[in-house]
Amino acid sequence: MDARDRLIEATRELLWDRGYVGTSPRDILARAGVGQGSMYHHFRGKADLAAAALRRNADEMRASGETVFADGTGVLDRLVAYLTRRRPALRGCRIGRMSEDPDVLADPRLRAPVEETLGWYRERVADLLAEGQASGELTTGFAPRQVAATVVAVVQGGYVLAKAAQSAEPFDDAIAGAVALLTALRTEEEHA
Amino acid sequence: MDARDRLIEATRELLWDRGYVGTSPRDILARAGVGQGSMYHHFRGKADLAAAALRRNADEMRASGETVFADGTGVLDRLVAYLTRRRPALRGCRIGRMSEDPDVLADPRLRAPVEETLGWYRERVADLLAEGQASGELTTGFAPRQVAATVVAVVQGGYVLAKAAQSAEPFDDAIAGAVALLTALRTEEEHA
DNA sequence: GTCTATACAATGATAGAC
DNA sequence: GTCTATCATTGTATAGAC
Repeated sequence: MDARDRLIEATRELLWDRGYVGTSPRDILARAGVGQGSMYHHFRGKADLAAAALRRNADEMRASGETVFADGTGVLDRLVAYLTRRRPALRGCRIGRMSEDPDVLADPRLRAPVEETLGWYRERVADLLAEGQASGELTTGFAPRQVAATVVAVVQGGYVLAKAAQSAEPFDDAIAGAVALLTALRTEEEHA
Repeated sequence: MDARDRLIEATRELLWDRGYVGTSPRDILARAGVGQGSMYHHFRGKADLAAAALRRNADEMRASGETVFADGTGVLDRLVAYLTRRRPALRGCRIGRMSEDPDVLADPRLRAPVEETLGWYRERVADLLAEGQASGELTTGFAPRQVAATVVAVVQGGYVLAKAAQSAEPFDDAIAGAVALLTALRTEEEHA
């Protein structure tokens, strides 16, 4: 792994744990094990490096979503697979965490990966729900876009609860509750 | 409003918008319109002042919860009232926001108000759901504690989505979706 | 490309005048 | 109680050697 890559990886870890304002170039250099010259050679500054790190986070998270939402089983099964995927409850979401950082929101280069990724997840879940309604697997008594936002919000909010409690339990509860609520959307025929 | 109070109020606003690491004593003094001597007379330092501010946030949020969860109508009506309460989607939750700040989580005096408040909301919602099951208003096919975590998580996660999108729409969607999902928990008799 | 040295503002706190 | 120095440390960036 070359210096540029080490810098990006170190930044990804620090952004995850401490956010953008909480992460200093000094911290990044120490963790990456490179000098300042290296960083300012490859990047224009902290924001530029953070943008590269967030772009990588977005790519990774998107790829992971593509996998879990892929065809193969019923719609509800895929949604449950998404919800119950193993997650680091106490560490939170690499992308979602950034929305709490005003400096990130203020910089279009930093906000774009965040907005795009969460927007994509909402859309993707909405598509799945609509597909389930069309196929008769799910009831038609709800708006896919709304419930999709609910589903994605549960995951993000679950992290908040887990961090506040310093325990994974509220996260697991929130996910389990969401699964129970979604399961209730099955049509009667499918119950059989 | 005396200097001490002005300091607390200024801190509450800054913590809300910029978090703990993003808020400096300098910012606080400027907004409160007092000098440094005043702050270090009334408080031992930044952490002590922040603790006072978060305590006030917790008290306020708890009181607001007591009101909306109070008796008077059906359980579902109260839950919907809680979910659809007018909220500043783009600004987020004064308490929930703090869970993303590692320095807050690391300091017991700062974390306590956050943990207590969100824990109290989860418990309160769980009690309501159990009450609804006991009275026959809600189905018994779910675990109150789990769905309660889901409900509270939707609000917290809705803020994340709204900030990421810089739009209240995903927040409103998440809430509306949650209302739709909860409404499906009504027993058949109640539908009439 | 990477390092060290340097610069300069901001952070968080202390000391002492009034 | 409040104000104005003052201070050590950190944050972010630049300059120039190698």
